[in-house]
Parts: sequence; structure tokens; C-alpha cells
Amino acid sequence: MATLDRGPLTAPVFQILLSLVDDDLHGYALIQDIRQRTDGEVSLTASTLYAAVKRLVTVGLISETTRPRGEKDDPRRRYYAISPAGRATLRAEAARLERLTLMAREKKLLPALRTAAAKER
Amino acid sequence: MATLDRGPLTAPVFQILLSLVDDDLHGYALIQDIRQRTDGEVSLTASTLYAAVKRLVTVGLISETTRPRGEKDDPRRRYYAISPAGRATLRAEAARLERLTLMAREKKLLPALRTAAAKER
DNA sequence: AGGCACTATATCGCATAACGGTATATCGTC
DNA sequence: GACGATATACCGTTATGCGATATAGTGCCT
Repeated sequence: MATLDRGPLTAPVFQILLSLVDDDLHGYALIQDIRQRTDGEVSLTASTLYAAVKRLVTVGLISETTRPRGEKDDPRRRYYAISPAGRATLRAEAARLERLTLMAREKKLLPALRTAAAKER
Repeated sequence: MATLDRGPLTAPVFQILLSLVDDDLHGYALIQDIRQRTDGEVSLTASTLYAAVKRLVTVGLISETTRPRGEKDDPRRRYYAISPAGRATLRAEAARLERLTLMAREKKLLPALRTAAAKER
């Protein structure tokens, strides 16, 4: 079943949640927003997106919401909003990604950061 | 076939490559090293590890290597080394993770960094 | 009015990969 | 030799991404 293992989020799921942080969007808009934000690096197909959205609703990380005011009403559109659980999951994942980045930096795979702390010594 | 899509590396694969950056290790040692480095967050089962190692060899990101000198010779052990392609892939993945972390930070999902640049203004 | 590209959602089936379980064999220690 | 830890391998299940396809509304142009 759709458990959506607590654990690493897949790229599509991470991007969907990220896109919903600021606005409620419908499926098709999600595809476009993600493609734009990632410079085409993450370009979801319809099947990937709608399946992922369905799973996210099932596990409660997002929910279908009422149509935002002032939107042209294309009756086919279904809007989604991120839930508190979704925000928490996304924050946890962001922290995990940051830890991974740090691990890579420790192995000299990324250039060192010029942190304020480093500047101060 | 084992394509190992250029694209996001899975958590097991990322950790395996990371463990091989500094040392050549055998399968079982990889499991232990990864569990240690990640504080138990990534704890690979034998089936996951050996399958992933096999795929990585197939696509040329790692290669089986000769037994390091001075190691007790348990004849079952098979040692692996990361390849130049493996290093490049790992570096690219680390950069991708850093970009994702940045995206999350832009959405205020992570505390802002005190960068040297920020200090200088 | 008709055509056509774009918008929008949904479903089927295939491929990849993680993982639990299990099997097998070797090592070190008692 | 018994036993636990070490070490690799294979099988079946499950989750997910994605190509392909279906269906239909929208907006624009002629």
C-alpha cells in the first residue's frame, strides 16, 4: 500500500511539497512550477505527478482544498494545500539533505563554505 | 538492465560511494561504516548492499580491487574501490543535494546560514 | 462553426530498486 | 567440535517513476 515510508523523500515528492509551501496549486501547475524552479532538472510526467499527489493525500501530507478566489475556473482543476504534517516532513527532509551535504563536504567533495564562524577566527 | 539512471542517487548508493572515497572496503565493512557514519540512520541489509554493489560494478562507478596489504585474509571478502566516474557522480550528487538544501532554505524551511558574505555587508 | 494546440486529470503496465527472509560458508574463540 | 560473528548470494514482495494512452475542457484563430 501507499505507506510513503518515513525516510528519504523521492525527488518528485520533495518538489511537490516544496511547491506547495507558499501557494495552493493544482496538479498541472505543480508540474510547471517544479520544472521552472529546477531549471528543467525535475520535469515530472503526468503519471508521476498524479500518482504522487494521490499518495500524498492518502498519507495526509497534503489535502485537496477549495479553489482559491479570483482564479479562472477551469472546472477540471483540483487544488492542493500542504498540511502541518507535510511541512514537518519537508523540514525534516531538508535537514537530512543538509546533513548529507555536510558529509560530502567533510570528504572534500564540495568546496568549503566561507562561514561567518570561519571569518571570525 | 542496470542503468542506474543518471539522476538522484538512492540513499544506499550515495552512502556506499561516500564510504569508498577514502578507503577500499569489502561489503560487510561497508554496512558497518555506513551505519556508524550515519548514526544508524542508514542501516543497510545484506541484500540491499550486495545488490547495490553489484549494480555499481556493472555501471563502472566502483570496481573490485586487490586485497589491501596487511589485511587478515578472510578469503570470502571482496574489496571495492571507487572509480573516477564514481567520484564524478558522487560530486555531482553532492552538488545536487546542496542545491536542494538551498531551495529549502529559500522557502524558510531551514535556519539561515551566517555566511562570511552576510557578515561583510 | 470548425479545427487545433494547450490545459488537466486519470489509468495501465513495465522497469528499477529497497528490503525482509533465507541459505550457505568461513572465521575466531572457547 | 560447537557457536557466534563475519561474509556473500538469491528470492519474493512492495513502492515508485514513467511511457503510453484515454478523455475532456479551454482558448484562439480563421
